[in-house]
Parts: sequence; structure tokens; C-alpha cells
Amino acid sequence: MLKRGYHHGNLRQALIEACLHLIAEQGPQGFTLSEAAREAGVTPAAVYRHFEGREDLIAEAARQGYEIFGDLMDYAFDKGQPSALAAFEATGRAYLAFARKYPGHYVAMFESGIGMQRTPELHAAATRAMGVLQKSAEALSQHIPPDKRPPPAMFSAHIWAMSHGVVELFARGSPGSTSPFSPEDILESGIGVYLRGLGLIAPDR
Amino acid sequence: MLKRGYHHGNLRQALIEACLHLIAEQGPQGFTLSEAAREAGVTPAAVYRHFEGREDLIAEAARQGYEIFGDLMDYAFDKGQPSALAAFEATGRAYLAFARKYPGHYVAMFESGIGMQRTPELHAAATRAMGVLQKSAEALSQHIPPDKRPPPAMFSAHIWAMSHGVVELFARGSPGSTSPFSPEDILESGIGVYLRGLGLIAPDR
DNA sequence: TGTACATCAGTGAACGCGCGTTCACTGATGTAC
DNA sequence: TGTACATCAGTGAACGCGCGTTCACTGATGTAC
Repeated sequence: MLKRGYHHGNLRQALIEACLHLIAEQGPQGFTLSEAAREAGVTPAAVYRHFEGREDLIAEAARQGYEIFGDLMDYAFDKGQPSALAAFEATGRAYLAFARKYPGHYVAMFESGIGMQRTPELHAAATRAMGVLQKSAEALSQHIPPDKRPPPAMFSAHIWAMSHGVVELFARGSPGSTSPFSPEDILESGIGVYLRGLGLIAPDR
Repeated sequence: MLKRGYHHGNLRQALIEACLHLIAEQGPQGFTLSEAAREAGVTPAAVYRHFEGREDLIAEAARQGYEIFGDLMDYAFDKGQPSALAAFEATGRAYLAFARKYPGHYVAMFESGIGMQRTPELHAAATRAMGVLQKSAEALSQHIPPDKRPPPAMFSAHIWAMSHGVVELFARGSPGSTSPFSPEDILESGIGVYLRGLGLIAPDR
């Protein structure tokens, strides 16, 4: 926060962090360029030295989010080896952990209305991150008999949907916050039931 | 759209519809009181004859959404009788159908940031709608052996999360829109796998 | 080591804009007699 | 059926506000000699 003289030193990143902070606290529409500049101790006009405008700033925040997200997923998946099942479950848990630890990034990525195509850099980061989920699903897919094996893209979609739904409905304020269960429990048991449905967990566990 | 003279006749509902339309097209932050008034062919000040302000209008839109939602769920559940399983699946499909048919309501309910507690009427409508989901889950729950039966609130949470996740990620623009599958297929197969995991569908179907 | 100068990050004033909200008002409607 | 009057829905002008963006500028930094 402390400026060192006239030049900020690392304004670009400071603005991104202000953006993330504001988005996390007040939602995507709560973020204003002016407020972010204020938080970084700088004039709104200074923002234009580093970004093309408001949306460009959000896009960069989202890009960094996909970068972190991809790394986390990749790590969770690798760590779960050699069991594909364990790897898959770890990936699911990592998803929720990410949403909790990086709420600003999460919102910038999934709730800000910024299209994945907005910048080439954003698109590349998002594609890579989604690729990790896909890879994880494909590895798990090997363990299902080929004739009854659903397309990997399909069940990676299921897991993603359930994870995202849990985050949106149960991990923040409204509207499912009245649930007596923690988001972690909901997601873990939900994925458990789902994997059992695929025949990947013994019915009795 | 046509005003009949000085008095609008049904301004209150016209404003709500403009609100829903704007929210559906441009997201919750794309909705402005002034624009809604313009769309209803009326001065912004006229809005205050019917609502306390901007947020109050959104809350009423959301309330009507919960009302419709509750009715639809209730109907889908009843129609699926006497099989609890069929009723549950119908309820899941009705969820997606609702999100598709009433996008403005859906966004007002789940993405506008309006708290369920904002007005007593909104709270009542939301509670009732959630009660229907719960009832559906409880009925289905009877068919699971008591010792391995998860709490109904738990698996209604799972289904809700997956449904909501599918809507958010695959039914609109970003970011999962690149998926080769339709939201309907994703949700239906996802719920299928899940119910199989609960032992409610034969593994081989 | 010292000076001249190019580079560039940030300033601050200004802009036009649309917003939500308020106010005293006026025109239309409906009811009492 | 006709008139007087209360009710109330909508007007239109005005407000203060913070926004995103632009511009010519200035102060700090770093490099060449």
C-alpha cells in the first residue's frame, strides 16, 4: 500500500489485487476502476498506463485466476497418483479449496460476465485449465468398462457442474446458506455418490 | 407497450416485466431503474408510486420467480407420482426448464445478490419453493434402506447443486459453452449416474 | 563521477453521462349526492 | 344523469453523485557520454 515516491513500483499488480479484493467483497458490479485506483493510492488516469480499461483489468484478474486454478488442479491430480480415483477426488476437493481461497479470482472467472475469448491470453489460460480437468476425467475413464463408459467430457461436466453449484449455492451468502451441511461435506458426499453411480466405488464403502 | 392515456393501467407489472427482460438480457447489473421506466413508457419518478426503489423491484421480480418455480416443482413432483423416482427426475428436468423459460426470474433469484431475507414476501415464497424440493427428496428417501440413507437435505442439495451448476456453466454463454453436449443431456445423465449411486436405479439400465 | 537528455509513470483538471431519488405539480379517475 | 370534489397515478425539472475516459502536463528514473 505504501507508495515509494512518485513512482509506484508495481502498480499493475497492485491494481489487479485491488480489483480482486473489491470483486470478492462486493461482487463483480461492485468493482469500479476508480475505487481500485484509490485503493492502490493512485489517480484513476494512472490505470490507463497499464490497462486498456475496466474490462481489461478484470480479464487480467481472471487470467491469473485460471493460471492458479490450472496449477492447483494439475498438482492435485498428480498428487493423487497412482490411483486415478484418488486423483479425481483430490481434484474435486481442490476445486472447492480454490473457490474458498481465491474468491476474487473465482468470481472474476465465473461470474463477472467476462467472456473467455476477451483476450488471447485469457483464452489460453482458461483452455489450459479446462484441459487439466479433462485429462483427469480421461484417466479415470480408463477404469470403466468401455461399453458403458460415458464420454470423459460428459462426466467432467457433471463434476464441474456439481462443484460449481455447491460453491454458488452453499459456499457464499445466498440462497442455500440455510443448509445444515458444510459445502465441503456436500461436495464430497455428492461426488462420492456420483462415482458410486459410475461403478468406481464399491456400493458398500 | 401502448399506454392508454395518462394512466398506464398496469404499470406495476409492466415494470416488473421490463426488469425481468433487462436482467435476462444484460445480467443483474445491466438493469437500471431508469431503463425499466423507459421501457414501460414512463418517467423514472413514476416507479416510486409502486416500489420503494431499485432493489425493491428486483426483490419483487425474484418473489414472482420463486412463486412460479414453486408451482412448477410442485406440479412436476405430483405428476411423477406414484413413482417417487419418476417424480424426482421430473423435478430435476423442471428445474432446467424453468431456468430456460424464465431466465430473468432465474437470474433475479439466484444471481442478483438480493438476499432471500430482503422482504417477508420474498422470504416466504423462497422458503415454500425450497420446501417442495425438500419434500421431493424426502419421498425418494423412503426407498433407500434406512441404514444407508443420507439425510434428504443432503441429496436435495446435491441435485440442486448439479442443476444450478449446469445452468450456470452450460446453459448460457460462458464459460463451459464449448461443451459438445446440451445442458439437458448433461443434467439428465448426471442425475442418472447420481441416482444409480444411491442404488435407486439398476446399474444396468 | 557528473551532467544532459530521453523515457515513461503518474498527476490533476476536465468532460459528458446516466444513474437513483426528491419535489411540487397536474391530469385522469371514480365516488357522493 | 349531472356536477363537485377527493384520490391518486404519472409528470418534468432538478439535485448531487461517481463513473470511465481524455488530455496536456510534470516529476522521477535511467542511460550515454
